Amino acid sequence: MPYDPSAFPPFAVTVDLVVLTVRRHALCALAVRRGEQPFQGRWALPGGFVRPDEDLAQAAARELVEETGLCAHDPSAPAQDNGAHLEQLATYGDPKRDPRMRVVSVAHLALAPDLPAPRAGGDAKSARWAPVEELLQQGGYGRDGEQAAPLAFDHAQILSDGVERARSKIEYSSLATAFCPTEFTVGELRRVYEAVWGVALDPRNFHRKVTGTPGFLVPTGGTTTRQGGRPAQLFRAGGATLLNPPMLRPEV
Amino acid sequence: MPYDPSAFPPFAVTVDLVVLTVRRHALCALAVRRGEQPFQGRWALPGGFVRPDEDLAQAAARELVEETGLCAHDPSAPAQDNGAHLEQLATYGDPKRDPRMRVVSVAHLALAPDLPAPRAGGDAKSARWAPVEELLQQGGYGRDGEQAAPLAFDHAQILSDGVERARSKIEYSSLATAFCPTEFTVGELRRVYEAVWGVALDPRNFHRKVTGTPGFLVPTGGTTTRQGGRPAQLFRAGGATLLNPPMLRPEV
DNA sequence: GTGTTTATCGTCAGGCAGACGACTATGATC
DNA sequence: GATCATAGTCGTCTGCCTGACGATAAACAC
Repeated sequence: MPYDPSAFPPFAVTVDLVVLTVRRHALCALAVRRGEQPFQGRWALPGGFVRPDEDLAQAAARELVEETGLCAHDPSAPAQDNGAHLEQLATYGDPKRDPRMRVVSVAHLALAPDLPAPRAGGDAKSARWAPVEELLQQGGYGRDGEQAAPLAFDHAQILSDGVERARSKIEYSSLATAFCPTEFTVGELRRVYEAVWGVALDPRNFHRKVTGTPGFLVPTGGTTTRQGGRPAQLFRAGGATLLNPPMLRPEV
Repeated sequence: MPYDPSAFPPFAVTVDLVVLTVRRHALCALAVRRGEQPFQGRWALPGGFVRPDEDLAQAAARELVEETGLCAHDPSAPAQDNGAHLEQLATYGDPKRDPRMRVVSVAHLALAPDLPAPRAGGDAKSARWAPVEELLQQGGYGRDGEQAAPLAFDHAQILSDGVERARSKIEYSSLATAFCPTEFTVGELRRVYEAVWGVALDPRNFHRKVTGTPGFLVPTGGTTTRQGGRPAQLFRAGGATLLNPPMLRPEV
């Protein structure tokens, strides 16, 4: 405990973002291509330095706006506009995680509805949504036949932890609605669960569960037919944040 | 993303520890008295700087040994000796959380069985186990009639987050056994749940639940009567880490 | 109209939790 | 030694929730 404030070892502190969304029935994460060494040309998670006057959450929110244009809303604030959900994930500080210097990275998890094409400082080709399965597999080839090199730094580990957090958190919270637009149908919400968990769910039991949980969904009165088939009721996310009893993820 | 590695803003990085145990039917945390400014004389969570060659988990384990003599075991390693459970909790980085300089603190959560008196560099009076309820209440007086000043820095927030993590984690994991000695009875385990949650549980239903969950408890064959009453079977923690279905925390 | 797709309502059986009765095995007290 | 207090352990019963799955409804494509 007794320490000399003038002799502390200096660290660089960054925030890295795991931004997840659901596109084409697949859980996708935002990846940016690195322009410099080390790991030049490799895909990485978006992130950057925390500024001297910034809180960690502020830094993460700023990076999120810079990368996606999404306005993060605080989890403690009431449900809002089309802002993404943003929460702290974990902190990574292995001495060798960045070969240049000692960097401690506070990773954050953001959940967003399906978005238009990502932007990365105007350079569209240096940022993309990629299925997490593709980003996490070692070797092999991605959808475009592009070599799927592992993510830079320890970002595969960070992404993996973020995905696991999202998978478990939609079990006992209403967070799955963060992947949906403001108004959505029960079927769209079910497809979110199916994409995040990678399983098929019974539409009838799912419907019973989500409509029977008080505060989870609020009907807006409208209907839509954008999925084909019988028109579905439109809902908005209710005020409830915790699901009790939770949504059960199928075994095995 | 484009940044100048030679121009990053320097931060101090520390680890702070929320060390929890159950004593006399109460959830207690380890607190140390601060010897210097700021917050001189106030109680705080144990912690210290991360060294240049240390991982975050290593730094937390080192601090834990220094403060309690406990040997932390990695959650990924198999169940071991009398080591405490140690996991990362969250990171706190408000620019003003330390008035001297910019400090980012990676808080860790440790769960330990009831221990002999704490030691703090040989000075027994500067470290103690205090009920979390006492440490978290603003104003008022502690057990010894001592003024219960709020914890230093943002440590009340950190402690509160750690307690909440522990409360929720014993629901769906076998982590409550980390509060018990190597061999323990069902009643002792129940009293851990009762102390951490602050509720009373039905001994019969609790017994049915924990003995009926495969892999949670392994009978050792011995019995004990240290609690008075009919001798109780002794158990050891089983290999299972996740409880499915979870232990349900009573409502309201 | 027929077929296809998706949404929604119902039914039924099994599992689990809460409430609680009953019995057992120790030590403490008279 | 009988009685009491204290804990531990085994059962029973009821209600709720889930998984499996049948049936109906409302749109579109042909």
